[in-house]
Amino acid sequence: MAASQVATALLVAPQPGVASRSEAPQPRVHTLFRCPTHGASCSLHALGLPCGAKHDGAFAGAEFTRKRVKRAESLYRAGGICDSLYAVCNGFFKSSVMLEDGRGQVTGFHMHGEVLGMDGIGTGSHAAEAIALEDSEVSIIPAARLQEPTLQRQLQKVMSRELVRAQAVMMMLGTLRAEERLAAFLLNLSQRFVEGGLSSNEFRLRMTREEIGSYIGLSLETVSRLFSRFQDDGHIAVRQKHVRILDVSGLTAVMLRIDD
Amino acid sequence: MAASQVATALLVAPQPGVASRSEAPQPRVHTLFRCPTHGASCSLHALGLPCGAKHDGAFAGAEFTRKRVKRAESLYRAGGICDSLYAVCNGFFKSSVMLEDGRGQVTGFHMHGEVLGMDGIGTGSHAAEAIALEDSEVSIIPAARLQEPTLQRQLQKVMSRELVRAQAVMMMLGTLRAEERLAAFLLNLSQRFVEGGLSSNEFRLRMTREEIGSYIGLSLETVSRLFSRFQDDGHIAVRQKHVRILDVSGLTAVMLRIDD
DNA sequence: CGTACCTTTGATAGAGTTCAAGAACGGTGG
DNA sequence: CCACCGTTCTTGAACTCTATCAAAGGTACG
Repeated sequence: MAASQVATALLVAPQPGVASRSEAPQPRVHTLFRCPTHGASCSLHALGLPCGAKHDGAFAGAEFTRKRVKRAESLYRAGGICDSLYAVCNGFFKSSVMLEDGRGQVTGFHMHGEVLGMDGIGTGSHAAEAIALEDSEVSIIPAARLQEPTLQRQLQKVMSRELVRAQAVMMMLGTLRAEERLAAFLLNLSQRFVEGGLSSNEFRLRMTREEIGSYIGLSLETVSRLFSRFQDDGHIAVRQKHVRILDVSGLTAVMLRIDD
Repeated sequence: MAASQVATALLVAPQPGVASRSEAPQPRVHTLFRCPTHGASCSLHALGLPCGAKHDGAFAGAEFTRKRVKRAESLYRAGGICDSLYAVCNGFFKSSVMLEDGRGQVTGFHMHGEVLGMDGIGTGSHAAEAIALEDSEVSIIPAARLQEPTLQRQLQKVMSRELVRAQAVMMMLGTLRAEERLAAFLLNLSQRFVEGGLSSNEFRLRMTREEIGSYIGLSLETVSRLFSRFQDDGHIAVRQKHVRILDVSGLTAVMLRIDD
């Protein structure tokens, strides 16, 4: 449902004359970035996914040993040796980086089917740390096995998609305003929850306002205020960690500065 | 010279009790992110590099056909098919992404030895566009060849390092203040110019104030004002595009909020 | 069942944007 | 070689968005 519905709801007329864009005269879909492989349903992917595993689904196979990680425990730490990657089987993680002076930033949230730890491949040790936001389980992918042709091909795609996500986050942090950032964040999260097969447009946030704020570059107070405003405007229903998206196209309009 | 000098200049006492950090009782180096493979000289890498090619140096080999790209021309466009990667032989590129509504953001600057186009591997088409900021030359790495074991291993590392860079940019955009961002940007750029074997602490910016601002999430006016302030403070000497870093540790102090 | 954490909301202040205008630069053609 | 043009850069002034400070509920977990 969500896929085609979202796609349909967001169809708009093509924009005239932006020289450096594609020239195909097709109706344009409102997305932060188009996902050619998966079309409009993937519209918001770019903002929060390494959607590779989900689509290609090899990492999550039963051939790997699993590991349980309890809430608030770390899967790996910044500076720690990277001897394997991890595919999230169930649960929820955040990853974050930290400055010398103690300032830190959440760089991603990760759920079922997504791959963690790829920042450690290049140097052999992790730049970020990954922490479980609820009791979780991961598949361990030993670094040694990353040389296997099948896995290598998979990994190439997953990492590439992760790069696309990173670009979208840069765009969000560098260009969007506060309300646009939260709208984009919520739409993306909703999208991913749906694809994870979990819920529809109603879900429980696994992270705090502060963690959301860190990820999208806002203070926790601003995030809280925006939740309230979105509720007043009828876009969502919130009570603490429970969120329900009431008006996807409204949120999309907020994200893209379309006044209605 | 630069490597050890920078490393030495920036040595500081280890910080007490940050629980989630590494436990080794070594003196700490002032860096946004440590690069375990290349040590302190790589301190600022994370902010602007896919330093893979430079270190592993296989992509830049003469075995690939080359292509010239004139200033202001694009190497590839957003949405365009990704049938190859590109290693910069000489010249300078920017890559950027764009929103439906026309808002865009520079997501990276790329010079000698760095690899472009990896965002297209996952989906088969590019999310970003790459534009030459001066007459440049690249090696073309056909997508087909990315399955070769040697290249695949290289690519894994390069992409991973690019992910680390992306994390650093997120940190910069989400957490640092204006002056801290520009300081980080300048230090990183200087570092990369030095490593590219080009100049010492004096170089010519290839990009405009607007492009810098877009990359670090500031308006062009703010960038210009900060250049002036850094000059007044004796950290740099600027005249238009010519920049000379006079006080690396001063800039580093600005970046890390160390008051002196 | 109490305590620590999380969330909400208000008031204030500050950093950075926006608008505006002039100056400096670099490339082009006479 | 010089003059001209468009682009880029600098600087000022006013404004706006968001952070910060503060204080009061609410929740959840031990």
